[in-house]
Amino acid sequence: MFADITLPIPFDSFTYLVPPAMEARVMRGCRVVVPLGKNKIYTGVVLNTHNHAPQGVEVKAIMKVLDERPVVNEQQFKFWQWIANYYLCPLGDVMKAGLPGAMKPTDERALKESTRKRKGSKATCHLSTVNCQLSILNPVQQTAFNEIETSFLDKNVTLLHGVTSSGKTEIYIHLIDKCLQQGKQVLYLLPEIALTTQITERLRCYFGDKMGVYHSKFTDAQRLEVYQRQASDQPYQLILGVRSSIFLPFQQLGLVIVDEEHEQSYKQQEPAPRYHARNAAIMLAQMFKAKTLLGTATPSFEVYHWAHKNLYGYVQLTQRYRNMQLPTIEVVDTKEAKRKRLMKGVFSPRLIEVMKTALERKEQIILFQNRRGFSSFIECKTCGWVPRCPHCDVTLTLHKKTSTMTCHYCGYTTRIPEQCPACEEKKFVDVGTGTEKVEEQIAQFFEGATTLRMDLDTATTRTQFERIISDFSAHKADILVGTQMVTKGLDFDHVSVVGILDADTMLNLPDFRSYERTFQTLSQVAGRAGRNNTAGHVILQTRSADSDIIRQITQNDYWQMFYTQMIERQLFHYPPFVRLIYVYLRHKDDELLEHLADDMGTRLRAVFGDRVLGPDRPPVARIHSLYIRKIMLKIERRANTDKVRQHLLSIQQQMLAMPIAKNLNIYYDVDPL
DNA sequence: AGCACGCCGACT
DNA sequence: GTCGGCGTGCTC
Repeated sequence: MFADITLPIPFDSFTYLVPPAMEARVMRGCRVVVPLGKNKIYTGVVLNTHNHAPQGVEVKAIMKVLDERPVVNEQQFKFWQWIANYYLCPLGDVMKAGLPGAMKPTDERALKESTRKRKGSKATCHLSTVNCQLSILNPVQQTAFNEIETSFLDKNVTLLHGVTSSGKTEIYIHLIDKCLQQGKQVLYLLPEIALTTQITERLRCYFGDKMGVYHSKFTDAQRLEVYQRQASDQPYQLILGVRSSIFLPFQQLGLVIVDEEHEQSYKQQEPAPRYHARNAAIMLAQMFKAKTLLGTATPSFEVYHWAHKNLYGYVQLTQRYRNMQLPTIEVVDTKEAKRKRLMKGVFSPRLIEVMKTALERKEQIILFQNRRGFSSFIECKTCGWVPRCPHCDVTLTLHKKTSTMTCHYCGYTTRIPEQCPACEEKKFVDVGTGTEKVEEQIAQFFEGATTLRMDLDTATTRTQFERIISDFSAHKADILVGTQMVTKGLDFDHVSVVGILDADTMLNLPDFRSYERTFQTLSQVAGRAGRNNTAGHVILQTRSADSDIIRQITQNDYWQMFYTQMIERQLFHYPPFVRLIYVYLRHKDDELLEHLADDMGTRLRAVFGDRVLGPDRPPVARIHSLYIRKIMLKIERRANTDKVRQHLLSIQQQMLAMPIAKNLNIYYDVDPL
């Protein structure tokens, strides 16, 4: 007897011999320990058993069976396969993402693991009374709740479009409650950064130990516990989790909530599987005939489009909690201020004025600058030499606090040079502005004001992130300066002013989504202003003050912006009108890569015609010492995805079969962001 | 993805 | 004379 085993490496499966003594125990969904290569040991999952000996390879035998019962159920297998097919990656990559680390040891520990019998769940009491029953929907929320229920009668997916602090969470809680009462499970997805203690405690208060939390920052043991509990006959009824929680075993899923649906972090970029947790969750729900609710204040165009086309239901919440006013957004033209030499560093006179007034009133301020570090890069004043990353095709970002320069792609870090290696002069100028420089300029122009900084450098861990938030909430600082991080659904009570220091860098990115993103980010950051009866004041500094997009942002005119962009996207064939697939080729030899990419482009064109664009050098054309080419495919929405996949994989095989392409690395990004 | 095998520089 | 650098080849 043989068994096909999927392992946590980028292949679909390997075939192993099942020793006669194990035949009864090797079944689909059970984990086994197998040898691989010279002396590696992996934990894999049995896909199926058969009696076809593989040809041309020496078959190795399974060393141990770890489970008496399957730990991966049929629904999960179906879901894994869907991910592998849709996102064009080997099943092993999905398995790697789908099982918690503790369930797939890759060394001798796997052999030491004792055979798991019954999935032992701790006999916790599931009848604990809910202790915050304080919760009644206001009339507006009640209407939205009813509309969602009605929409679920004939729609599987519904978009809840609700402005910041319109009370979406309250509505979720009531929907969850109702679903649990029907004996069904709920999956509540949040972006990594938004899954804070705040929201966990709020839900814990309603659902007690019916709720399990699944977070990537948890220890292996904690995640294992949740997984095993879900596979047991006493699973959590509610899972509050980040994107990877879509891989947990469910038995009676009735509702999936994807909060902050527009968040880009739902799309896993690296490593494979490059899946979009929101879209995968919709598929997961469909497999259970469950409903999906997508919540956000700034819908992604894709989701809004489907709602507009009536494929998704649509429910709107336009009123803020306790009738709080949306902040007013004031545009400040920095081009003008710069020309008149009125700028003090990154601050326009108007922003300084507004900030000073707020500080005098002991109100708090958030400053948004979408770049970390001190400056974008430094430049030799004499010869113009710029330090670059030796592995990636980018400039190094200056971090003044640590006297280092860092590559934001690979993390390469080096000290600031004493003198220019090109001309030996010792004078450098820094170009561009990052959060660190903003922090320094605050000290310079706002004497006595205390500052907290929140970006990838100061908030590396969740604890640090929450520390900054709680410190700022407790008014331990007057000003919070940060990157995108400051926009992530944080509620502060004393923030009266939000300053967007430079809206242009985001708008000018070479990306068909840059307007959509800028609108989302700026609306989100603007929503941080004005809580607790204080009318918020947002100052938006820009060099293109009279552009349409800036006007749409200030007037919060989502529809107009959506409409304008949709016309363009339809005209130029971009999502949601087509499905994008990026084919990436990587090689350490740039010249050879150029040739191979052209070759693959030709082969793709032979099948897909003018749906193929490129190959092109991506904006960052070298990362980790590998050169990169990108080929773009624009596939019609109605196209058969299986056929597309087969064509792509067959062309990939043709490419990799060429001796010259032996070190070529090909991978795909389906529905890229 | 890892990890072993393999061929060239600075050390006892 | 060896230790070890990471290039590249393979995994049932």
